Amino acid sequence: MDKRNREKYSRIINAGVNIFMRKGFYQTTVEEVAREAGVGKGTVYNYFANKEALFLAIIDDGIENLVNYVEESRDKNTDPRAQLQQAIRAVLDFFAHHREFCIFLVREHFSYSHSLRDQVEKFHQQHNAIFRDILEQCKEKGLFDLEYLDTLTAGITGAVFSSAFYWFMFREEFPVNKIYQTIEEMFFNNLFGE
Amino acid sequence: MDKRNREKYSRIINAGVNIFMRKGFYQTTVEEVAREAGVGKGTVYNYFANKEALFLAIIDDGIENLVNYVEESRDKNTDPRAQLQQAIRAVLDFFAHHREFCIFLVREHFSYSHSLRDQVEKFHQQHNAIFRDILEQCKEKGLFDLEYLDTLTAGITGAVFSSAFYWFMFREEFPVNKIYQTIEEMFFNNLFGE
Amino acid sequence: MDKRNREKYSRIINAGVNIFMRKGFYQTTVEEVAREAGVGKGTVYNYFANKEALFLAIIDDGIENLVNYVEESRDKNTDPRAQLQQAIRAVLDFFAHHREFCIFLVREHFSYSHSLRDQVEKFHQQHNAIFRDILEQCKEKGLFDLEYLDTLTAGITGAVFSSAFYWFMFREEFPVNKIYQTIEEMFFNNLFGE
Amino acid sequence: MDKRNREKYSRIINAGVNIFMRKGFYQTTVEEVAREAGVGKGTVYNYFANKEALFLAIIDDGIENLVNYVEESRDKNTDPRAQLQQAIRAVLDFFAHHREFCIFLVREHFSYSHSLRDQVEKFHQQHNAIFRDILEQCKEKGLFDLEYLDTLTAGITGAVFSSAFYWFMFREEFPVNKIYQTIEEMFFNNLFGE
DNA sequence: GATGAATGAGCTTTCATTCAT
DNA sequence: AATGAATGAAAGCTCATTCAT
Repeated sequence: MDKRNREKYSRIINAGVNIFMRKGFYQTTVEEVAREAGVGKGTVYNYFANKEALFLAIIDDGIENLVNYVEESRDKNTDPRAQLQQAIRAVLDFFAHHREFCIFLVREHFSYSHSLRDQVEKFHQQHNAIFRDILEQCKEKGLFDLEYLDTLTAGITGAVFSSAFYWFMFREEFPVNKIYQTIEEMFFNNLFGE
Repeated sequence: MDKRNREKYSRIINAGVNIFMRKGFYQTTVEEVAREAGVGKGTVYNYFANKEALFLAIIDDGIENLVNYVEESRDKNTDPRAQLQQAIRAVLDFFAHHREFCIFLVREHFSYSHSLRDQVEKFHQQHNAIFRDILEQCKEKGLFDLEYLDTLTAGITGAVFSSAFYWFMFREEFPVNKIYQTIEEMFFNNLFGE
Repeated sequence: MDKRNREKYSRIINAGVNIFMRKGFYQTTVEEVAREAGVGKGTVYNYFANKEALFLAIIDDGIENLVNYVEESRDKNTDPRAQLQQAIRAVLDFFAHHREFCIFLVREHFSYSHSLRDQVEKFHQQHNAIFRDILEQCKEKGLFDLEYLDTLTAGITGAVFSSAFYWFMFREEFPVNKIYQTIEEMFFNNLFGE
Repeated sequence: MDKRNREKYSRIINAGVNIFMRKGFYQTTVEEVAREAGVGKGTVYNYFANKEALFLAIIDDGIENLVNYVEESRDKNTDPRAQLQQAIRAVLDFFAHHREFCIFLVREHFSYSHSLRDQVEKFHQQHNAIFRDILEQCKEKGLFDLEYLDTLTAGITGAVFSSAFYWFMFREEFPVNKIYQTIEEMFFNNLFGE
């Protein structure tokens, strides 16, 4: 894909995030996305096989960014507890800078099947993998002893996403520090038995 | 509404939960709900003004049940900490006995606008009201000191919903005790500073 | 049909005139007619085979009244010119006293086929028969000499109906004398070559 | 609208006249119009917002043609009596060349409300305006003295339309001259007091 | 490669009619 | 005889997708 194409591809992705985020998959029309991207309806189909492929590409794209962002900010040589703290902070940071995509993401996190399901699950897995990895390290190091790491991962993700969602929905601001502080107070010290 | 009608009304509601739960609002056709309920397509419209009204009635109905269930199992004369534990347990209990509605509920909890939004928000408020009430008592009694009770409420709800969602999605069973235990270990002792 | 039935039959007919007149055939629902008549929807079907039969019965009923009214006020022993004047006046008189049915009638006079067509045509024929009869007498007596009596009849009917329609639609009052006067001035003296 | 579009637009309008004329508004399905026009159902909606808009466009289109035709054949410098004669003849001429639209028009002239009403009324006004203008000139010049010009206009229109309708409905031919002659004999000499 | 006119499957909703009560 | 809940055929309309330009 040459530069010209890449730019148009991005414009469509961004327009998609925008509209999908506001209206969800079924309420969004391809025409609307095309209009927002400033391209013709047919052009969208030159870049994406169909509406669903566009949707999936948006999730893929965003997830890749999120996972990369979290991974990059992770220092594997450090204390796993600090790694977990850092990972949560990174997620909130990312959310703060990609507000629209993240509302979209939180929603789709609990979204419906159709074949979208697979993609959402792929996100679950990639996202959870990081946290599982950290939590396993914690467990190995005896920092805590929980049977169901998956439930814990889901719980942490749910707490983080849900808090973020709350601020996105009902507040104008998104104060990363305060949100993080609440989450930390909510379960951090506990997990690691202060 | 006489007995005959009430029975048919329930059949439609239940069919609706079933299908909406599996497919979401837009992928569900009224015809399918009618077929599942064993009634004619037109009959659905004798009981509900339109597809949306059916959807809203389902949420309404389910929320009422959930909130009642949690309220009824709550003993206001007891320690707020115990109340919170009991409330979370009640939610998980309810989930265990209304699996399909709850998947539906968790999903719509993060759902999209259209006028459905209002109904979902109504749920948010009713659900949160209980937890806010308990958490405020905790705060008043000095059990902990968190600035953002709303964030905390959202976080707890998110953790509970997300854990439940995980089990619903990826497991056959729904072991209330184990799930509860994980949640407790996740932040309970912490909140109340053991 | 006993008295009880006859009364209900009339109530339905009258309700039908009312609603059909305001909304036309396709925009009127049987339920609405039943409600207006103060009977159940099923009852309408005890008196009329279906919606169309009700419609036809209304036309039949009204036409019979109109034709009878005109016939009764006709004195066959008198001058055909006076008979024509009298007939037109009778039509306007009837219109004045059955405003709603007449708006309905004028409209259906030019209405669409479906099988209603036959009924409308039946009206055409009965209505025209009177005027044809009078006009033929005029012709026989040499009062005028027009080739196309049918066109003439249609023209007179059209002029009368259209004038009436105009007053019904755009005015509150229905001044029979003034309307008649205009019609007379429009072609009466001419026809009879004053 | 380029040539390609204009041609399709016309095909739809013509198909619409055809079907609406035979069946009326409510008995006509958009699909049928589309089929008759040789286009897809959706295409109709690319050219007209909805069924009603198509209907209105058809009336608009036809009225414009009729009014233009009558206006163009009118010589304002001539005797108003001759103008009236000419106008009536023009209407009949137009009818002769646009049989289907005119049946449609005559019917809708007496049609039912819904928002179509406004459009029909617009036609009334435009059509009547021409005749009113002529009749006023006649009155000013003392050619006759009738109080209710509106009733007269309605009467003339009714007579013309009704005569035409009669021939359209019950005869194969449409002999403009004979019809005109009957109308003239019906009231022309009379109006202008021979 | 970019476009948007054309398309028809598929949806929601209405309502005449039936029939068990 | 009177009723109105139940029904499903049928219609208007949308929109993902195709394809000729």
